[in-house]
Amino acid sequence: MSAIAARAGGSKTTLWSYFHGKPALFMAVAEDLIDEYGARIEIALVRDRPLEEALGEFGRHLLAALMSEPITALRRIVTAEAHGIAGLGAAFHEQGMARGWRIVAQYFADLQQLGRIRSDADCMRAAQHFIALCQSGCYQEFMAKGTRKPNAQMIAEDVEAAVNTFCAAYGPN
Amino acid sequence: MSAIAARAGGSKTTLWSYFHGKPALFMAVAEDLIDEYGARIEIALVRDRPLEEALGEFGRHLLAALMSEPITALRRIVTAEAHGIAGLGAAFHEQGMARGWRIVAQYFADLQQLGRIRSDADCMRAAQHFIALCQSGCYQEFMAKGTRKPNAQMIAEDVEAAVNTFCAAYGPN
DNA sequence: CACAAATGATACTGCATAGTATCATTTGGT
DNA sequence: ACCAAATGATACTATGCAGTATCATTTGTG
Repeated sequence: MSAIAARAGGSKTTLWSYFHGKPALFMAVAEDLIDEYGARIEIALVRDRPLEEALGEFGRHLLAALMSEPITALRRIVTAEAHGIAGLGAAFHEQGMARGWRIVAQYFADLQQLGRIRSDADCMRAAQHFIALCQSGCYQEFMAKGTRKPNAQMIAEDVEAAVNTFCAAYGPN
Repeated sequence: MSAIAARAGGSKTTLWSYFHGKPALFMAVAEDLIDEYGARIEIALVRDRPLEEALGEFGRHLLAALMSEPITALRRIVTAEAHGIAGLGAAFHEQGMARGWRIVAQYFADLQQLGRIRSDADCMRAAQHFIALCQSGCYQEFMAKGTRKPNAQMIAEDVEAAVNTFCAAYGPN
């Protein structure tokens, strides 16, 4: 807290007058981050292009956001302190991940009406599958080893593979 | 360290004589865990049954292992301290996750010879995809929120959906 | 200006815990 | 039985850091 106040150019007194304790400060920061990056991802799903292109665009933005410094740091703490800070894990899940699922699921539902997605598909499940496929490659190594952010080339390859697998499984019968 | 020595029924002196410092002790514990659970998963891939059954069996064992208390705790620490404890993240990735990928990739390569998997598939990529699909549902919520382990029913549903998606995408043309 | 409220600077307390040091006790081999 | 090595018990040091307390300074408003 001392270091934070110093970095912010203020004093512990003022910091404390705004946030009652470290968990409260952390939750506020986390919710801001989740909101900002959630919105950033939301607008990345363009609806006026072919499925492959739209998913590719979305996937690349998603991975860029997930591997950004702030979200990476947040995720490390969320994973570690899921028990320690009350409500943090839930906020990350509900306002973060589940939000992304809903966005994509709604997009799939719309496409389903148009017959571009298998009529028997569970759209929420499909959304979870696509997002998981995007994170199946270099993202895993990045998170586990804490190495530097993979380059755009590797990200694009992972997303392309994810899009291919997804379309093969969920594309029109 | 004091608490660990006490729980182990020994003294700090002896504990120190075996492991020079907390990071060393932690690495030893982590490597043991990774080995044990890695082996457990390795034998879960039976090769004398149809693809759907074998993948289902493997997926359920995988999720059970990933959501076991020890591996969950380890993963939380790995994710948090990827920078802090040198070599921990790499060990988890190489001897843990990548090992699982290789096991499944080899299995797919064998099936590919028999024409049960698309001939143009990248087997390592396919393995990453299948494993990611298995972790796309309740596992995500479990890790983020730190709630209790999902019941066998939910796990089975996630794995079944993963198997279906996988087979639709990677099954023979 | 005057006064109150907000902000700042900083010292202090309390707690957790890794690592060290010291001395006592047990164990195993000869 | 004897000695050396391993193990045990425990006190001590040092550090990091959240949270509190105290007093000084600035800022906004009638």
